[in-house]
Amino acid sequence: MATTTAAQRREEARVAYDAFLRGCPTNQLLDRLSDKWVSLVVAALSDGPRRYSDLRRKIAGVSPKMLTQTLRALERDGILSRAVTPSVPVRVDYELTPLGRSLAGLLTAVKDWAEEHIEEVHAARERYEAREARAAQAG
Amino acid sequence: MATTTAAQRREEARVAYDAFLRGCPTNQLLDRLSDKWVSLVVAALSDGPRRYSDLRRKIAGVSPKMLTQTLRALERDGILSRAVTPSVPVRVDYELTPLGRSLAGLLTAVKDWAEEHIEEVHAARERYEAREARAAQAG
DNA sequence: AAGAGTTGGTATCTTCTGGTAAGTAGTTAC
DNA sequence: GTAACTACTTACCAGAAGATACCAACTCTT
Repeated sequence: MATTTAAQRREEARVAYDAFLRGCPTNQLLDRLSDKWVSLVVAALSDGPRRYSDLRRKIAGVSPKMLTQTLRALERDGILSRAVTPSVPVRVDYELTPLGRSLAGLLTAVKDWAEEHIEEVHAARERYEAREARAAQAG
Repeated sequence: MATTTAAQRREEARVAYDAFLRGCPTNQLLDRLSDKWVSLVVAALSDGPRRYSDLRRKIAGVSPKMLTQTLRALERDGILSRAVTPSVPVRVDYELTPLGRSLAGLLTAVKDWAEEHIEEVHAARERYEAREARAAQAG
């Protein structure tokens, strides 16, 4: 009976779509979304389509490998579309789909939160370091 | 020196802390927030304080190493607080700070988005796979 | 006609991160 | 004496991320 119960629990978990459950497709999707490059790419595309090298310039520090990898994954998941114009040289435009635009608001909100609250976080870090130093001295 | 409006000061701050710039503190903070375990921990704490083993149970699949690492990082950044009760056995409670609560809404929104749109993403993936297969056959 | 520049990427190598599994401390119950 | 409980810590290793070099096709410059 134990085997059946475990299998049933797994099956129920898949149906429930709970991001807290390991192996749940939603958990995997959250993993994909929780990515620095994903946030930046989606934020960069949130005010209109951009070309590959345009994104490379906008998102400082992204390597071509990670940019391609991220763009491919997001295209696969229907969050952005890739349009190739066979001009010379070839031109590739990336644009958010409606699904992607519905996500963009959330991810740019997180990015904006980071920009707004960085000072508070910085202050908290200094308090933490100071506390750590005192604890090390005392202990 | 002309008086600067709040809007102007905000604009300056936004330019100074641009998450798109590599090495910028905001970029680093976004990197920290763009983490699967961070999203899940903050979401799990969004409806009240929880203990370590409570979080471990709630967030299926998290290893003690990553849970501790994530909690420490978030405590350091002032997003949650850690309260040790020296009972036997010892008891540790984690709770979101006001700063953490202001973030929780955003991160749970992303989590909820994942739960809501997983089917659309799944459908997009199947379309992508089918297109890929056709392209491989044609080419 | 040779060389530089542009675009949108691969290929390769190194570094680093995260999962697994085991161990630790301090106490208490059996 | 040993097992259990809580909240971790540590060692190890596969795999992912990141830096860097390179590529093909074409145009523009000299």
